[in-house]
Amino acid sequence: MRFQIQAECPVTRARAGLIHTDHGTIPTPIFMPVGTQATVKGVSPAQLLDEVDPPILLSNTYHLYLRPGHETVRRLGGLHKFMGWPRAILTDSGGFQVFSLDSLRKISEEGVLFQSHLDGSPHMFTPESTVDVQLALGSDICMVLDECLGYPATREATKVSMDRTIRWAKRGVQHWRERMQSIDSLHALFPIVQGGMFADLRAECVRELLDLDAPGYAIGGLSVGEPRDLSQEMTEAAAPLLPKDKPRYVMGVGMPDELPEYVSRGVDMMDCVLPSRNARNGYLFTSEGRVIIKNARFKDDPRPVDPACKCYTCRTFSRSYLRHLFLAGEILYSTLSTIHNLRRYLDTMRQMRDAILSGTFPDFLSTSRRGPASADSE
RNA sequence: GGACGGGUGGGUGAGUGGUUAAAGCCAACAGACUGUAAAUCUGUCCCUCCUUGCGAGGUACGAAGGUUCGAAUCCUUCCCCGUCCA
Repeated sequence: MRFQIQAECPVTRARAGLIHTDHGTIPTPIFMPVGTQATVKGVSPAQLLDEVDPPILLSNTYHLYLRPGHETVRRLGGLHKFMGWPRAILTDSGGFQVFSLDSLRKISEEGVLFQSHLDGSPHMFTPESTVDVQLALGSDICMVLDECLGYPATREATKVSMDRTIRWAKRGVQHWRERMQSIDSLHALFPIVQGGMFADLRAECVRELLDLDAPGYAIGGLSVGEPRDLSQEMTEAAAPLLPKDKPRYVMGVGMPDELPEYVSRGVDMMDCVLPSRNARNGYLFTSEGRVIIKNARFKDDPRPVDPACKCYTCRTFSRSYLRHLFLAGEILYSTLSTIHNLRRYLDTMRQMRDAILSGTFPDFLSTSRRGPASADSE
């Protein structure tokens, strides 16, 4: 995997670049839609390509390992072929499930023992095994197993957790290097910076991980319940210390108005469940702020979800129709709303990239900070 | 005409003498969601008032009357609805 910087903002830390993978080139900064179970819920790859056009998707090691099983995916020709996605795929290691399924796992030095949320069976995840699973899936960008710590956490607990994550990263990267000697395709591996909400621990974690000379680095452990400002602060504490010539990936963020904040702090990659999940739950992101489609005031609203959006949903349907589909519980609602929300995220990223390339990112940032055109946001 | 069964808050539908302004579900209204155990979850959902509180009044279980300290629940009459028999 090769990362190439094309332009840097003279005022902020924002940069535009290209990540070259076996499954295409990824223009950065980029937002990656989440397809946990080898599908972006509600949307086909064809719809995704036509209407959202993301160069890369996220998928998940824990979920695909349990079902259908990574060996099944491997036998079926790898994840790209299995799910019909020709472009790049990044797989999360299962580190987030350490957080989200905390009642179903036990952590030890060796790794994480999960009790399957599907049938209760025990499964040991180690830094080495998660690399193997991701290589079996054929992931373009693999993530090292980490411990995503919840909020709040004491400094002591955070330090213990972070040190273990660092040791796991070293094991994971070493195993990955060994495995890659006999594999001729490209499969990057990113370690993940932890350190909770302590800036000095974040910095310490970065220093430890730099020795690994990995192809890229992620900042994890954010969006776990902490105040919004803290997520930015922690990014601020870690991002500038990461290698300039490698992609930086902040995991699991954020709201639309936060995307420029991360980019301005030198972040190249982001992913989040918000656009897809909120779409399904009736929360649409627009250039004029949020639209909660079930609200009675949209009952007879003939306007598109977002008049400024060019996606299929906005080109074709009224808010009234979308509201009807939502209230009727129709499957099509999820498809149309997800297409729109993802398009909005991806368009925002493309606008930022253009702004960085043309040297106008500071303007973009200050416009963004003034909020959406309508006061309807929140 | 006769025999049963039944009428409960916007809809369904529990409740068959007192923690019942009345379960649950649905609808309606509002909110949440951040490396997805989520097509999920939460709140409100008779009216009025305020010192907004597991607050105070007022109405309410087809209608009217009655029994009782107390009735959606028991009794009487009436009005509707359903099924069956003539």
